[in-house]
Amino acid sequence: MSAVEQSKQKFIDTWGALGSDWGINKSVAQVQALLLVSDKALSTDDIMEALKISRGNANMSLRQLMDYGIIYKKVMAGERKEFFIAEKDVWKWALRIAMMRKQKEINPVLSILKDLKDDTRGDKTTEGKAFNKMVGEIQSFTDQISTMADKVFESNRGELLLKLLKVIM
Amino acid sequence: MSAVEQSKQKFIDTWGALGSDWGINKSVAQVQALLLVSDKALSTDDIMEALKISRGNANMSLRQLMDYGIIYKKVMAGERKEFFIAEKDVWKWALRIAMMRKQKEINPVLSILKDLKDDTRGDKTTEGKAFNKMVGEIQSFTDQISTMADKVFESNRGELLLKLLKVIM
DNA sequence: TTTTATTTTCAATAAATACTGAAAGTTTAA
DNA sequence: TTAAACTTTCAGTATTTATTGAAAATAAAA
Repeated sequence: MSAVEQSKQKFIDTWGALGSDWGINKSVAQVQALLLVSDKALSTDDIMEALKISRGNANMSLRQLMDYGIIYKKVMAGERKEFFIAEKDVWKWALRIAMMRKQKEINPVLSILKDLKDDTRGDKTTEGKAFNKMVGEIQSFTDQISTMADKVFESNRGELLLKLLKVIM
Repeated sequence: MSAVEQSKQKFIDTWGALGSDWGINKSVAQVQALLLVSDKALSTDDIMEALKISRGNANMSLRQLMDYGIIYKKVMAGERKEFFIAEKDVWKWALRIAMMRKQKEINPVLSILKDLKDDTRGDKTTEGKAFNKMVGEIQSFTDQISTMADKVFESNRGELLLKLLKVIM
């Protein structure tokens, strides 16, 4: 294995471990990493072989990355198989993963918090009022962060904005 | 169980599930939630009973929340036991959890990426140069986000800043 | 159509993670 | 110093999550 190949392997392993820490399936993270370090489009069989994972796992990982929108299918002339390439723009990954996780994981929680706040709105006990207030503060915080994130990412001016922040803060 | 108690229980369950999704142990998230909705300081035994968890689990969850700095010990007059209360400021949670996870999970990865970049610096192949560039872009992105987050949180002007962003973007 | 290539699904299994509970360790009080 | 109250540790067990692989489904070619 060449020096660069060893580095690539280490990147794949590291990326997989980071994903695990953050609730992203290790294989999913590794497939993304493999496609990122690969200079050509890879088929499911290529991925199975490179990462030593099953067809089912490879298929499900690719599907999830497609859902996130951070890998793409590439049609290869004269090939029946599907081939995949990775989105290279780090800002795009961040936006798409953040949006997807917000939609799947944060929004349902916010919906429940809203219900809990509504349910305790009329409560006149100290206990009820304190709970209502606390839930409201979580909602407010989440709304604000969410709005900021949307603006930073959607503007496609993330890097510019960060420089601005360094100046004004 | 009163209406407010039911709402509190639902909050605890929801918070635990959200934690799981994001790689935070369910019990840890639930203990934080329980302390948040509790109007008085709780002992380990109180927590064991309320959440139906073992002493070992309660102890380890409390320790982790103390490490994060999002719960505090409260000395109760005439009591030998330790009692705990939750930090109520949502911005403080976010800062402390983010800082802790950055230190424990992100920094080691950044260190490895730095090594990988160094290792491939001299590589003149197209393959090596592309890999070196990609790793550099991940590092650059992470540094920028990290710098921004530090500034937003450390300034304690998070909410003000978010309002400003809404205006300028 | 029929055959062959390829993708998808999902029940069974493996692996990783979380939790328990009792024993060891520590602190405070008698 | 001994005993009681309390906290911490960790080997064993339970639970959850991830992975496999073979069968079913789908799509393209013969």
